[in-house]
Amino acid sequence: MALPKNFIPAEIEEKWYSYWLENKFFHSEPDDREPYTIVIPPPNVTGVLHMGHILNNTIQDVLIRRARMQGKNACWVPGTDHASIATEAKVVNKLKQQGIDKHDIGREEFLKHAWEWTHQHGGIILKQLRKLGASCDWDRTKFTLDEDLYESVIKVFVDLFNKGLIYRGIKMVNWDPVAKTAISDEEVEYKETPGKLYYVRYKIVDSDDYIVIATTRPETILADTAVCVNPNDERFKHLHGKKVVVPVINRVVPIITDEYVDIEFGTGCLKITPAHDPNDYEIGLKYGLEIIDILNDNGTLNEKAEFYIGKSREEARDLIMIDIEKQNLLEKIENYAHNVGYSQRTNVPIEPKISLQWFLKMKELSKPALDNVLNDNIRFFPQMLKNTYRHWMENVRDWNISRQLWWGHQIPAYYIKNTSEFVVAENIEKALEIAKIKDKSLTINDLKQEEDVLDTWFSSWIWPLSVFNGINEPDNKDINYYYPTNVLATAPDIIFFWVARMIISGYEYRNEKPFQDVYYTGMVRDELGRKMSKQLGNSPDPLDLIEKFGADGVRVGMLLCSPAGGDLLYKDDLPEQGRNFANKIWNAGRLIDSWNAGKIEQPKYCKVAIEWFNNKLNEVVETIEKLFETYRISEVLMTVYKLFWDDFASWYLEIIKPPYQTPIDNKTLVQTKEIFDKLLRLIHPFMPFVTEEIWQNLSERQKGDTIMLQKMPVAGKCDKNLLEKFESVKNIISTVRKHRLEKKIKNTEKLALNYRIIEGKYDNYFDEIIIKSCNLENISLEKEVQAGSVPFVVKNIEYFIPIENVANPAEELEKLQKELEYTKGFLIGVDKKLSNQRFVEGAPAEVVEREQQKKADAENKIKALEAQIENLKNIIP
RNA sequence: GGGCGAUUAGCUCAGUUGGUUCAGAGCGCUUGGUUUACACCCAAGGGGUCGGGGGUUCGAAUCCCUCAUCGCCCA
Repeated sequence: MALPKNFIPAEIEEKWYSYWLENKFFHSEPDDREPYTIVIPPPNVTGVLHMGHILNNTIQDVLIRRARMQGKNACWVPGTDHASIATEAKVVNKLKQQGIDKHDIGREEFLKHAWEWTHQHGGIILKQLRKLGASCDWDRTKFTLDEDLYESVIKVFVDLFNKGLIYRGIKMVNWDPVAKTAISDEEVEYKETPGKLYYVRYKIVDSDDYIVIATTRPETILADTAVCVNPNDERFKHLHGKKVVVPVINRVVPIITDEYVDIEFGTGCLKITPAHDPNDYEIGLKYGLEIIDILNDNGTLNEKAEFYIGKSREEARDLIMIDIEKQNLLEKIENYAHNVGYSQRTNVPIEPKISLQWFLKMKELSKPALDNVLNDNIRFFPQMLKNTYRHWMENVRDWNISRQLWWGHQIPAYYIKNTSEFVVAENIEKALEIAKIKDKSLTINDLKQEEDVLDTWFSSWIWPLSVFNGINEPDNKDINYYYPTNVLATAPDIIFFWVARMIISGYEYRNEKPFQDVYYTGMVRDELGRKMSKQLGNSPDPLDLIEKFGADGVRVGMLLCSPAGGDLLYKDDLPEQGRNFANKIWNAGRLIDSWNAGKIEQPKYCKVAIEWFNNKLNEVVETIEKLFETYRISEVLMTVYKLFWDDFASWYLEIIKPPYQTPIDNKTLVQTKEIFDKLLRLIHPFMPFVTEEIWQNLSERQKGDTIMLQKMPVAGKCDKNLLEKFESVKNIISTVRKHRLEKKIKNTEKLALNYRIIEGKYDNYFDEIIIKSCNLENISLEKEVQAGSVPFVVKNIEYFIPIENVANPAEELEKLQKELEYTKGFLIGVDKKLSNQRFVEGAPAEVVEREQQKKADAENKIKALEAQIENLKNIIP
């Protein structure tokens, strides 16, 4: 059948993906084989595929497909998380457009909307992954709010509470006034923001004097409960023990002293606002200061502020400055750029806020998680991230696990009516039982469940356990078989959010790591090195790319430039290169497909080429195996790429290609198909579609056959000596080609090649290959060199191409002399080393040996070059 | 401010415990090419004082110190 000249991915991708699905090739059940398991980093259920997902999931697919072809029972579990804040924000927004406030409809009704939204948008991303070729076990798809996973999360909460590791406490949290929830430190992004430093006068009580305080947030003046100076600051010693009047609100507060105050910064005089600044909060606790919270949950001022009630932080800031100026209390205003924390979710400045939250004690829990990474029980790739991990784990702080949201796992704490007490239990019935121990008269109606939900990470931190139902049924077949998983592939920016916490929960609930290895991918950036983001609009739509370059092309493009942990700068060139590679493979397939076997003997050049290539293949397979062990995936791909393109397509196929309109011998054809088959299998994990298509056409296949389940080639014996000799052969062929090009001799014009040897024997094993590749008449031993020959030297053999009319002896002489000069210089260097006694004594024996070999090689080459030069000189009149 | 890491060809990056002709790869670039698998191609070629300076060593891209620039994390 005639195949099209160019590979058209769109025509075959759908076909093969459906075929794989129909035949359940992706599905895994526990059996006797060795398991190889990956759990997907669950993307946001309502999200869409972006470039980071492409990279991350391509890597997982490469690993899982390879494992499958190695005969392992490969299981890649897909799924999504409920993305509490992000999803709730979207639903709130949607309702708002309909004029609905979530508080008006209540929790139950709101959740209905949220589920509707989830069903509408949910799982789109998983569908998109199929376009990429991801071989996930879709039958195992999980969602963090699935019933069993929900139950797991609640169980874990109750368990940790009962172990005394969860507590409720007042803390200063990062408050997102738009989402109206606390967010974690990790979700705060600090950005250099232009602002102003306001210098405000605070009058000293019983004095006409005043002190000046510099602040970036004058609206919080209304919540000031002290002013603080450094006790060592000479400027303010006379004020110790005095009181000042807070402007506008006219509250009288003490001047306190603490070394925390930086004498150099601002005026050296600090206003203390315990309710609205984390550091001030600490000072407030230390000195027992009053805590006045003047802000509502939405960031507007409340009645405690007394002024500007209902105004936003920003409005209040402007208004208070007007009043301060009116009262002549403004000293000056300076421009001041400072770091302001923004919510990653809603992109508004976060507000430090005193609030009652649920916390998980981390110190003790995290001990095994730290140890087992430090001792490489769990391996990180790249390794340097161990440092980052250690630093965080050693300074780990309690985890604020509550969020003031509805979309998520509602905290299973039940407050007892008319008391400040609560009980924690898996459901309200159990809670009642516990509550009844204290007070028998209680009924269900006396209990009210905590409104807050748990942080989304509190459900994904048990993901490797919960997807196999390992929390609810710790001894089930799946968890026992698949856990611990083999590798986690994720981005380094969630090393704390997620990776560390999964390791912690793994040891806590199974006393075992959740995964053997963690592969951290790089961050996908645009050509200018900027993060890809929706706001910048600098991210291409991955589905467009797949349409344009094919899934195989996109996969290759992403991987080629993605060393572990390193960022990758995305350009359209990359998938284009991938597409070109797919096309190259396609055309090699077409060429082989076009050959018809004739009844002829196998030429020697074919036999030798096959021998060479099989050795080469073995060498490369061994290299690949080593590279995979350390997740050098982009290097594996490049190695395979070169093996296919350079060695197979450019050398091997060109050598064995039968002359125009002549048949190929059957033996060579069969062996070539075997080689090609092996190459397709090596490439398959990277480019599943094109390899399946070609493999299916390579010979007769049965229904249900697939390259997906063929054996991955393993390294066999490799004759390094033969490979080395072949490199010389390539060198000879290239040199002849170069001379053809230089002398403008057509490729169709036959040449001769002569040689002389100084010492040793001439090895004619590869002569037929050289003759065919260079279009020679013959290669022969020549005692006398004809005038006008073009000379060159490979190893210690002198070669001559007799080209009488075009050769310029003077020019060739110059070239040889240059080469001689270089080789002599090189020899001097080697000699110097060898005559240095400290080197000979100090260096390892093999290093010295190598130097001696270099010396011998150089000496031989010099002899050959000198002989040629001598010869040329005789020729030149 | 504290910590971690980086700086190698025009671009993106390899370079594994210091030792091969070790200064590499891919892409790009230059030159030539209608060799019937492929122009999404073929052949050949140029290109780097390994960020600067100092040191250790027989020997340094590789180890140490220092300076500069950049990135990330934390405060």
